[in-house]
This record gives sequence, structure tokens and C-alpha cells, in this order.
Amino acid sequence: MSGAREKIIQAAMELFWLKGYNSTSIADLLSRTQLNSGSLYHVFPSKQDVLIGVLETYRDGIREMLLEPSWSHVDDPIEKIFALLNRYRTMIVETDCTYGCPIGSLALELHEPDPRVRQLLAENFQNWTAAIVGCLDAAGRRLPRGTDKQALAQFVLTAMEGGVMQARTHLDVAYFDRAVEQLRAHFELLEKAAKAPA
Amino acid sequence: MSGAREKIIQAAMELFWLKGYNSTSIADLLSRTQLNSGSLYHVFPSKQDVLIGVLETYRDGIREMLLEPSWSHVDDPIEKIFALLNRYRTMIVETDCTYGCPIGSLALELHEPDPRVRQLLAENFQNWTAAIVGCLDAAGRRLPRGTDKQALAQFVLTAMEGGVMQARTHLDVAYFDRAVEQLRAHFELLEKAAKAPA
DNA sequence: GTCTATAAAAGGATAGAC
DNA sequence: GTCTATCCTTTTATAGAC
Repeated sequence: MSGAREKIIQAAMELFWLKGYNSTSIADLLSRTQLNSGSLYHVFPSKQDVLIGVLETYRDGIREMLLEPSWSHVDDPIEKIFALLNRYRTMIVETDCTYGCPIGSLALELHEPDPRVRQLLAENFQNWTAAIVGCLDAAGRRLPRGTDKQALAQFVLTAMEGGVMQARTHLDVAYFDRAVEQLRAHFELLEKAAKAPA
Repeated sequence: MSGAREKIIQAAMELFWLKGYNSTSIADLLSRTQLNSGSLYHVFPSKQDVLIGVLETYRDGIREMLLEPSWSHVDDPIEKIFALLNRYRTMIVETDCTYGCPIGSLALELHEPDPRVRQLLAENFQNWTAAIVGCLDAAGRRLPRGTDKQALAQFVLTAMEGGVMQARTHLDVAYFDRAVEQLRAHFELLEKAAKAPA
């Protein structure tokens, strides 16, 4: 039984998020976990293998770590979308606007990723937008017929990532809020269009 | 006269964009410019000073490097917005979907930036959205009265950054195209709403 | 599986001659 | 302003005992 693996993944999730992948050293991971290099390299042959483990953990834990906490008190499918965005808002505020989406930041930091790494980043985005597509499906006729739900779900992710990026850069959550506000307006125009077809 | 400065800035703009800031070494810059370390450190006391020079160059060159090339054959103010986005599309395609916005990538890569660096990133975004606000102003009554043009311009940047991030991650420009398509739909709904007020 | 010690390389930066 | 040589630290990773 190797609690070492879990310790390292936990520490790496936090440090990659706080400092980025390149700026997190193996020594940082050892220091935080109180492990020795022998233990780490016994479980993860290279630093990149730690990254892969982290991305797999995010991918497999999206429901438990992200969706369920966001939706515990929300039933309306469209409000679920905005509840998810609100969870990001909370994280932005709690980090004094230094928050970055762990996946999005890695997606831009890693410039020549190993194919497995790139694939895992894509799977993370895919799972995120799939959850939104589920909400859009549940919204049924509140959206116009023929709405491209996949594209709209990707647009929700786009708004989140763009909003996070700007809030972080300007150190002002209002930039995130305005992105959500614009997305909200987009949804309201869609719901209006669904009621009164041309 | 120190052509060294320009050489280094040029090389750094390209390498920071291709590899990121942390993954670009001083040795990389020296190798590409065929300069010696003495010359570089004479002009830039530290690597971060190179970064600052790069960000100032982007900031001061947005018109010449980005806007004018995008708008040379476009007059309609709203089409200017989509012409700018189309320029990003071209860069995505030309780089086989590995393109990342130089500013956005740095904004997420640098986790504890020096205040001057963070400020320069913000000024770059600010200049970008200011250009969009100019288009929105020129569009006049095609947009509903009371439209928050600053917020809408930030949303255009949001769509670009989010679209770029996803196209890069999935290695598929269609993700960018769908983000632009959704933004286009948003603008069309706005123009429609401007014609037929409630 | 975990320990300590250390290799081997790359990184940012400096010194002092020219 | 530019040259060469080099210092010092950090970094990833390995070796071999336990």
C-alpha cells in the first residue's frame, strides 16, 4: 500500500495550480509531502508522470470535486450552468483574484506537450462541456430548436476561461462578472427567441 | 547605437510565444541572436527586464502589428471586430493549432508576477478591448441603447482567448470557429434587439 | 518501498579584459 | 559595448544500502 502516490498527487495538484508546472520542482513536492526522492521516483518515473496523474485525477473527479459541490442546491438546468460559474467566482474571490483554472493554465503553459498530456487536457475540457450539454438537454424547449448545444456548451467554457484570465490579469473579479453577465444576456436572448420564433 | 536591444526583443517575442517564458533560457536568446551574455546583460539587467521589454513592445505596437493588418480592407465597424478575430484564426491555422495568444499565455503562465509585469499584461488587454470599444462606438445605433460597450468588448476578448485555448488543446480550429460563431449570434441578437425595442 | 548521497546538466547572473 | 570564462544555485534523476 502506497499512500505516497496519493500524497504526491495531492501536493502536485495544489502546487501546479499555485505555481504552475515548470515552476514546481521535485524538491517542492518532496518538501510538501515529507517524502524522499526515492519514494517519489519509485511511484512516478519522471515529473511528467506526476503531471499525467494529476490530469487523470482532475478528469476522473470532476463530478465529485466540481459539479456536485456546485449543484447541491440547484435544480433548474440553466441555473446549474450559472451555479457552476459562480463556483469559479468564489474561488477567484478566495484567492484575491489570483485564481487560474488548473486545466486552462496548464493548457497554455505547456507548449510542446507529450501527446498523452495533450489528450488528457482535451478530455478534461470534454468532460466539462459534456456536463454543460447535459444541462442544455435538460433545458429542453427553453432554447430555440436547432440550437447547437455542443457549441453553446463550449461557449460557456470559453466565457469561464476568458473571464478567469481577465480577472486574474486585472486583479478584479468584476472582469469575470461582466463575462458571466454577457453570457447571461446571451442565454436570455436565446430563451426569448425560443418563445417567439420568427 | 545598440541593435542588440532590438535583436533580443525580437528573439524574446518569438521564443516566449513559442516556448513560454520559463522554458526560454538566456542561452536560447543568446543562441538565436548570436550575441554574448555580456551584451544581453548590458542592456537587460535580468531576464525579467527582457519580459518587460517584450510586453512594452506588444503594448506600443498593437496598432501596427495587429489592428492595421487586420483592418486594411474592412470598413464596417462590426466586421472589423470579426476581421480581428479572423486574424487570430489565420495564426491558429498557420501554426497547426498550436497558436497561443502571447499575452494570454503569459497571463496564465506567470503566477506571481512582479507588479510591473502584471500591470503591463493588463495594459495589453486594455488596449485590445479599447480598440473594440472604438468599433462598438462606431456601430452607433445598431446596438441597443444602454449597451455596456466596455463589457461587450471584454466579452469579445473573452471569446477570443477561450476559443484560442480550446483550439490549441483539441488541436482543432473548429473550436475557435464555434466560439466566434456564438459571438456572431450574440451580435446578431443584439442588432435585432436594437431594431425592435421592447 | 524507503533511505541518503550524489551525479550530471542547465539555469541565471557576474567579473574583468578589451 | 562586447568578449570569454566562470561562479553558484537549482533541477531532474540515479545509485546502492537498508
